[in-house]
Amino acid sequence: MKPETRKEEIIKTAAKLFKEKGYSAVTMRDLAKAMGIKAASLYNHINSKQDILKSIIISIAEEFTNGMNEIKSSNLSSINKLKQVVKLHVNITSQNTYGMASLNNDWMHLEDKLDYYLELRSNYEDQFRSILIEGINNKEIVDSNVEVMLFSILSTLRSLYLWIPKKEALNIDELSKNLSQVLINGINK
Amino acid sequence: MKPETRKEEIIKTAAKLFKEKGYSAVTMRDLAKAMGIKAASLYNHINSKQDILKSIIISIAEEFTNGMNEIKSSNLSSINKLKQVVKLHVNITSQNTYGMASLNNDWMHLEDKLDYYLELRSNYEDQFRSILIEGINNKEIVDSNVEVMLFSILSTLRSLYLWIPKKEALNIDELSKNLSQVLINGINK
DNA sequence: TTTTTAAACTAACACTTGTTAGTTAACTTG
DNA sequence: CAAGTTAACTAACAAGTGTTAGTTTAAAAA
Repeated sequence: MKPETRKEEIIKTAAKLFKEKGYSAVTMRDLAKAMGIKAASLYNHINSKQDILKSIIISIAEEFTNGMNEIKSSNLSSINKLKQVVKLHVNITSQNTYGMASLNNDWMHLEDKLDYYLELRSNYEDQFRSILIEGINNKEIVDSNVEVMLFSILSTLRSLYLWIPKKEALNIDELSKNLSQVLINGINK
Repeated sequence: MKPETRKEEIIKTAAKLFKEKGYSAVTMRDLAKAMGIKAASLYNHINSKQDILKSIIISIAEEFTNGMNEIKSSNLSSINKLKQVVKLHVNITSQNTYGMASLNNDWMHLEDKLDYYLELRSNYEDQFRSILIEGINNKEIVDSNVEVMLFSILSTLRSLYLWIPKKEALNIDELSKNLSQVLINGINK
């Protein structure tokens, strides 16, 4: 479809390297080599190493924010909202496994965008929590420790980037369904 | 109790810094400053930066291996074995939240100990999986996708280091119980 | 054809990195 | 007290860091 710009290529390659070794361990010379050019040439397309990280993380974080807002403002049942959240994570992650690694592990190197990122993340968690509480109040969800439920589900969803790439011939819809099943109904018979 | 050696102090401080910024972003001068000494002085106690990382990660990985071996060789029901695994993670993590961060995020910088670590991890996952399969075979556990169950539970347990520190006045036993409840029985009413 | 643009290059910079060598001062042990 | 040990220090180095300046080349636009 749309022919990728050189800048987008660089950011994508960077995300791949960041996933393998982490932001700090990847040098501009590593990135240049992966692109088949010299380090200085990168600066014809990007402003700084920092900027690359920002591009990667902030765009994904905003995707999550937008997705969550949509789900929150729907009039689905609480359980179905949760299923939509699972789908949101599976979709974003399967389209950007490299970027999700940076989001999870390298957000602390964001510098001037750090506060913005932390705010997005905090808001996201608040909205997630409120879905659970709503579900408890209308008897859809069992009334046990909300924080444990929240972080249990969220941890799994945030780790998706680690094992989605391993599943070849992955069916996104099936994965979402399986995950919802396990996260919502547990594994007990 | 036992008065910590200088070396142990350094490793502990390093683990703390590694959790905050990641192994690669922490310099020996950062570590020295946190210890209140000069960088060169660190080398009276440790061999290299690499060595510190090894100490942190390998010791924890072996703790997990030993714990899992014990659980596997017990004659508990499958569900009770899982509950013991949850306890194992909560115990180790609550005693070493900093080290768990390195284990999760910086294992790829292990160099010569990398293969050994990967073997331990792979064996651990195999044993975890076999508990689930055993449980399915004897009708304790619902017969759905084993990999999804495995990674869903494991992701949560591996992320414990991120939020155990936030819970002040944390009751370890209660957390284990709550977690087992959510992971095994789900949240559906 | 001339001009502009995109994208690479070489060379260099100022700074930071992990680490070593050699020294010094204060305790502990014989 | 003498000898050894522990744990700090200063000074330095060789390699690697992100980044800038200025230049070249080939394709696209005028």
